[in-house]
Amino acid sequence: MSVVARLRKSISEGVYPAGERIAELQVANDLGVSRTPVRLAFRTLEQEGLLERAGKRGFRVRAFTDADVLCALEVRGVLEGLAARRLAEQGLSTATKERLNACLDEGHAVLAKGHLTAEDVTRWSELNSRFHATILGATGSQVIQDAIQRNDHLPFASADSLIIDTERLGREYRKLCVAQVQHQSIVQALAHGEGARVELLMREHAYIGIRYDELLELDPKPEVTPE
Amino acid sequence: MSVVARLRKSISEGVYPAGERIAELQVANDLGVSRTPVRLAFRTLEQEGLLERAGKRGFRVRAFTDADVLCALEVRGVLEGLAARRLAEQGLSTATKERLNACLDEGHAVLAKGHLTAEDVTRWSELNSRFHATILGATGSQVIQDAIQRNDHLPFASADSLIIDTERLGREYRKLCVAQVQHQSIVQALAHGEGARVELLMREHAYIGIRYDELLELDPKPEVTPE
DNA sequence: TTTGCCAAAATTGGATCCAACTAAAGCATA
DNA sequence: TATGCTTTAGTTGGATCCAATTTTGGCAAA
Repeated sequence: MSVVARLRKSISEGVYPAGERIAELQVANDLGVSRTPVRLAFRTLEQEGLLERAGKRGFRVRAFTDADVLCALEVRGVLEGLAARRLAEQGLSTATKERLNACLDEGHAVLAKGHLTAEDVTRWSELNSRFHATILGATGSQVIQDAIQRNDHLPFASADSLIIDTERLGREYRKLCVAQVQHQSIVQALAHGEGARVELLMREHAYIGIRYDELLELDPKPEVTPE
Repeated sequence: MSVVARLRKSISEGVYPAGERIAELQVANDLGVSRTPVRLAFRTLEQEGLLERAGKRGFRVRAFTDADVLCALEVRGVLEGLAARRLAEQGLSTATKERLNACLDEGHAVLAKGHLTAEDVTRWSELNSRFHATILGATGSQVIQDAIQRNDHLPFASADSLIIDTERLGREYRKLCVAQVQHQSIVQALAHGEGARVELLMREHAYIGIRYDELLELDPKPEVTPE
């Protein structure tokens, strides 16, 4: 694994505390490399938003608030919505449609038996990634993909970071059922060239990881707390 | 000026041809520095999207098509639309409202005499930057700002890169009049907390630099060429 | 003349070295 | 004892050095 990837992982795991300064030599020792690749990695991670300049010299680990996480999700939503709308307007190739349908079929298969296993979770994660990557890839221009990928490096902003709570597979199952319907709606809208509809669907779909938990709870009564 | 900034400028000026490989040593000599700062800059510019990896080793200058430019503009549109909607929903502070109104007043002053001078162009450019920066800054979270700033490094994606054609100041004047009305609409919508409206206005406003030229021409009859 | 292989040059990635700047610790003086 | 200055340790940015890989050029053979 590259130095950038390892450092990204360390940061997301909290090895280097958020808001604190991060020293080149320390990281170099931790990763067993010299300062050069670390310095290069710092610049990459700065642009990704995981690090920020600490005055004139050096960097510090970026601290993210809950508001930032929500913001990152909304950014993903509008960008993926844009990509989906463009795809609907330019028309869906049969190859793309088949790939998307394959994702839908596999999603159906995963959810068919009425409950979730740990294995199902990883399987869903993979098909979900494929689904979103297919839409982004079919859009043509690399520009939107780049913007989304940069945003995805922020914690919880990625489409993959959907399931965390393996304790409550019941709630997660209901969430994935909703996600499956959303995926189906998106493919339907794409196939009919309904650009405006697919954009709104995609934007709503972005909230699945953060706003649907409290909706789908059963044991604790679903409560909508006003802010 | 920093190495990154100078290199960014050189690339946008076409010193290093698009699509071609860019060599560290060459750039280092051109800028009169050693390879180290150049290598650091390459990583930054890679994330900004101006460079891309050339296989396993090295980078090449990214080539942008017209479709890419349009895409970058649309990305700016949805992101700035998101920012404006959030601002409308969270409410506009009086300080922010005053700053925006100051921009509107100055815009009015620039356009009052009925035609444009070269000085007016720079003055508009500045107030336009202030206008957009004010909205982004008031949104709170840094995440959207980051996403927009990264996108802005792409050619023509920035809100500043509005006016190029100083030969036809007549057309540009009409364009700025439209932009001024759009700015006014945006402030109005923000002030009334009209989130959905301001989002759409902002998204349309993003097209001012690319789609309004052919609309506002007078001497050559306005023609809408189907693609 | 063309094709394939080998060698040499160039280029990149990583490590080390040096200078400048920052921060901290200790000492001296009021 | 507290405050301020000086010295010293640490950290970062830039330059140079080294090794490995890629590319280019030339030579030989078919």
